Amino acid sequence: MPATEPSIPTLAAIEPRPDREHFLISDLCAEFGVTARALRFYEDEGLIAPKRKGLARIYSHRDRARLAWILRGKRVGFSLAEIREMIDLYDIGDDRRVQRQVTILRCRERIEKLEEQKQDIDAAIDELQQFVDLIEGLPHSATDKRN
Amino acid sequence: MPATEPSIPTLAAIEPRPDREHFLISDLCAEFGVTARALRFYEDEGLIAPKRKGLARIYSHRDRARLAWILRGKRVGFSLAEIREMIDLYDIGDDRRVQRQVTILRCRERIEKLEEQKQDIDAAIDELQQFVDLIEGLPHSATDKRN
DNA sequence: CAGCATCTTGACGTTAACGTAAAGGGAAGA
DNA sequence: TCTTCCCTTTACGTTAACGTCAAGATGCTG
Repeated sequence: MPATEPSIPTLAAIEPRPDREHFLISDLCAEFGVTARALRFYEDEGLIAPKRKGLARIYSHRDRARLAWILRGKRVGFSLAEIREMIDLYDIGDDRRVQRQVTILRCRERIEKLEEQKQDIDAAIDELQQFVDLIEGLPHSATDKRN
Repeated sequence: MPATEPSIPTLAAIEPRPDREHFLISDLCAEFGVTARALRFYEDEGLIAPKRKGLARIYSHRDRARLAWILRGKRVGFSLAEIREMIDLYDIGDDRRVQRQVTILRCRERIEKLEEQKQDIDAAIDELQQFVDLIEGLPHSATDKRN
């Protein structure tokens, strides 16, 4: 059986870039607003692994999507170690039965944690909103749902 | 005009504790699962300021609620500096007109940031869920809303 | 009074996530 | 060829948020 590129999902839904075949470090830095130092650091930490053309790093579309995932992970408060763990889970797209169960479990744990975080955020928003209302002198405006 | 306790809102909606008049550091440590070192650190950083009985710290109900706020702030990814800033906003419950506008603005900024975080979290949950579905071999189950 | 628990204040150590030089390679244009 | 960019590695510095002793005060209890 020839290796027909396993077609693993790309991670992260970001704007595609069919115009470019690959990216330089400066491209990604500009696009995502991070420093080259940070990208190299993520590489040292095993979070991303671009190919090389000589010494220069060449980032593929998958690398780019992976970076997007990393940065979002950071925004929602995960450490790089946690993010790497999650990424590793993705990369075990193979057959071992037991590993698959573990992977699923970990994912579910993550999801639960994220749900809890959402609740904390909602609570925080609520309180800030109440405070704003109060300071504006409004008569207590019951938590307005403008969602 | 005698100082009739300004009646500033207590922050954070947590289980009240009418049974106790105040708390020791070990009480709060046990209740919130943090170390005494952390509480003292928050104090050094100006996040909380319990009274003293001799040397020992005596935490009021407001101190307790404030701690709850601090910890939630941490859970949603704010730095202690950011949290202090938000707390400081609360404490400007006075009259200066201009300051009020600034306070409100800051609060709104915070709220916006939190909303963005929620979106990131939702996206992360979505992807994790999709991955779980995929690894479970389900046929792509359109993002099931079991909410 | 001795011992123990619980508090306190230093003060130095640690980890994560980069920042910040320093020193140099390689290609492209004047 | 010289200069200019953009890339590289190596390595020490920094900040946040505590951890971890060390050494001492205070108060209850046997």
